Amino acid sequence: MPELPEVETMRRGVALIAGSRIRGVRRPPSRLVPIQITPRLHALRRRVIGRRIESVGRLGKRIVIALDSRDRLVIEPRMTGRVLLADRGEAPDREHVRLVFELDGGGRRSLDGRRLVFWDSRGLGMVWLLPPEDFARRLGPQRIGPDALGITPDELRLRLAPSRRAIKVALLDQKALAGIGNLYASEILHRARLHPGIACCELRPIQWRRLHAMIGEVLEEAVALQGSTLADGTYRTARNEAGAFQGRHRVYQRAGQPCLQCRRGKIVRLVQVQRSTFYCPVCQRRRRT
DNA sequence: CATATGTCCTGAGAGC
DNA sequence: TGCTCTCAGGACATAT
Repeated sequence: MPELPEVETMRRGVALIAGSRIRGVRRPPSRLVPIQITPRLHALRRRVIGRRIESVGRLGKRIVIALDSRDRLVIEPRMTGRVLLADRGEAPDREHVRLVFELDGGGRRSLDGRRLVFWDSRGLGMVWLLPPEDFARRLGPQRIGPDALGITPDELRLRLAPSRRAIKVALLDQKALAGIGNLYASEILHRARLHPGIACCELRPIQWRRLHAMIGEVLEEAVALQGSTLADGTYRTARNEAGAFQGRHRVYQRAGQPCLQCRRGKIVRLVQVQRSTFYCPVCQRRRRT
């Protein structure tokens, strides 16, 4: 499930397409239900072919490709989407390829013929082409909070502290802060020694500071290790490699196993808002410290 | 307004 | 072995 570290890794892997022009857009034949493309493919083609890619950015868990038309191409991998870069002649797994952008090198001959590939096994992902007004409306600051990597301690507290929701649930709210998903929420709370069920409004200043520090620590480490590739193998980098942060997981999908921190607690799986949370009942007591 | 729940989708794994 | 069932969780629409 691509969260901030995985999306940032994919972004870095395709960042060199900045400067290229889009030469074609293809949707390979597939028996799968097509992913949602807005606008439809023929209109998308009309608006992107011949356009130059200005930059490849990230907004929370989305990749944002800015074009010289001022439109932005937004790719949402959601659960199982991958953003891959294929060299000329290289054929990525045909099976779940949903959309292909054919690129030139923007004057760099060695880059001609590259393709930006959107792969998605489950098909919940989306691709949007948004003019500036639509981008601002759909993905502006009132819809997407500040990036979890780089949020200030004050901002974190300001945005979450009034809520009566459990801290784990609030961390997943992309309007509050952007980029954290189910996996990293558990890992962050474990390192911050906070019980996932504590209401935000009950956290004390020292706990907010710890939480802020661990958001940065976990996400930075995960980006450095190119994200987490779980046993299902779904996530891959843009170059189709596995990430390595799964080796550093302390709680996620470790229910019943001993806590790697205290060695006494057994990791517990808890369900919150229909999603699994993992925590150590010894390290992450409900009681305030 | 804040918070909770249902929905989409496919592949893996469990159970028989 | 092969079938059926459940589950995984991104973001958003709808309900409370």
